[in-house]
Amino acid sequence: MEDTDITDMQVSAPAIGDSEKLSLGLWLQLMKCTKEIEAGVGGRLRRVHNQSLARFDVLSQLHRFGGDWAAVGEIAGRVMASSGNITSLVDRMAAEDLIVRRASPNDRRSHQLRMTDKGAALFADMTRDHAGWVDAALNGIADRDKERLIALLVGVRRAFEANTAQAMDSSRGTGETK
Amino acid sequence: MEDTDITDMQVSAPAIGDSEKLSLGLWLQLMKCTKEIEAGVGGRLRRVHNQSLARFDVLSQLHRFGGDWAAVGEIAGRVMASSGNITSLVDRMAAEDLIVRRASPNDRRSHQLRMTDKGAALFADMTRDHAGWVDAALNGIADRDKERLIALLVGVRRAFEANTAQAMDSSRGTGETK
DNA sequence: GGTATTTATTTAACACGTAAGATATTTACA
DNA sequence: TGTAAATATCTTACGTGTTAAATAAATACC
Repeated sequence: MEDTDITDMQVSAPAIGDSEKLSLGLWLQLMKCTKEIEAGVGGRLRRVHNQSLARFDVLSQLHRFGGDWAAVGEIAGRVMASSGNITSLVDRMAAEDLIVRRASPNDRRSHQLRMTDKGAALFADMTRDHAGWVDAALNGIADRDKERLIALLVGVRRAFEANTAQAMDSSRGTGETK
Repeated sequence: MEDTDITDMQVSAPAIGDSEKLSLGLWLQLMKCTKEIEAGVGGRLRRVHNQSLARFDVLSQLHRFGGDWAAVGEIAGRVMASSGNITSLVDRMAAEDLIVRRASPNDRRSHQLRMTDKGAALFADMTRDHAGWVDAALNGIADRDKERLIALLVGVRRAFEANTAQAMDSSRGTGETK
C-alpha cells in the first residue's frame, strides 16, 4: 500500500481554503490511521478468539462493574452502540454463555447484564492479547510522541464536542457552518 | 459527555507494563476521536444528502479518475471496502443513478464504473458541505497543532505498517491488510 | 490444445451499525 | 386518580462490513 499524500483526495475536487484543507487532511489521516489499526487488531481478535471488537467493548464495560449487574442501557451508552443495536449483540453473547441477562428487580422495564465465569476468563485472555498487539503495532513510536498524540487527540475531542454542542443538530446548514 | 481518563478502561484489568498502557491509551483516544467525528460528519451527510460516508468515498475515488471508467476492483482497493462488499454498494448507488456500470471492453471478467452527471453534481455538493463541516468541527484547533497531528499520525501509520508486515499474518491473510 | 492457476467479480451467510416505531413501566402532574 | 410524558428496551427494516465459496475469464505451463 503506497502512502497517500495528504492533499490528494477529496481536497482536490473544488477550490477550498487552506484552513479547510488542513482540517480535511487531519481528518483523513485520523480515519486511515484508526481504520488500519482497527482492522489489524480486530482481525486478530476474530481469528484468535473468535470475537469482535464490539463484544470486547461490552465485556470491558461489564468488567468495570466488578461483578455487579449493569443495566443494558448503561452498557449501551458506554459502548458506541445504540439501544436498538445492543439487543442482538447481547443475544449473541448470551447464546455463547459469555454474559447473562435478567430482569431488573427494581425497575420492571429494565434488564441487567453480568459476565459469566466463561466470559470473565475470555475477557482476561483477550485483554492480555489485545494490549500486546496494540503495543506491538505501535512499536517504534517514541513514548514522547505517544504522549503528544494523546494530548492533541484529547484536545481535538474537546474542541469537537464544544463545536458540535449546538451546531451539529441543526441537521441542515449547507456551508453556513463556517 | 464526560471525559474519560486515559487509564480507566481495559487498562485497569490485568497488570500491564507502562509501555503497553501508553500504547493502549493512544489507541483508545484514536478510536474515540475518530468515531466521534465520523458519527457527527456521517450523520450530517446522511441527513442532508441521504448518503453514507462509504458512498462519498466511492464517489471521491471515481472523481479522481476524471470521467474515465474505473475497474470495480480499483475502486474497492482504494476505499476501505472488500471486493465482496463493493457489489451491493455499487448496486444501490447505480439504482439511484449516481454511477453506471458496464462490462470492461478489454477484460471480460472485469466491470467498470463511472459517475453519472447526477452523481457528479451530488459529489460536488457533498464535497463542499463535507469540507465545511469538518473544518467547523475542528474549529479552535490551532493550525500548527493540526500539522503536528498529521505528521504524528503519518508516523504511526508508517510504524504500524512496518510492524504488521511480518507480524500480523501469524494465522493467515497475508495479502493486503488494507 | 488442454489443464491448472491466477485474477475479477458476484453470491451467500452472517455480524454489526442506525433510525423509526412498538411496548411496557415509571414518573409527573392537573 | 387519571392521564400525559419520560424512560428502558425490543422489533423491524435496512445499509454496510467481513469471510468463504462460486463463477467466469485470462494466463501459464506441459
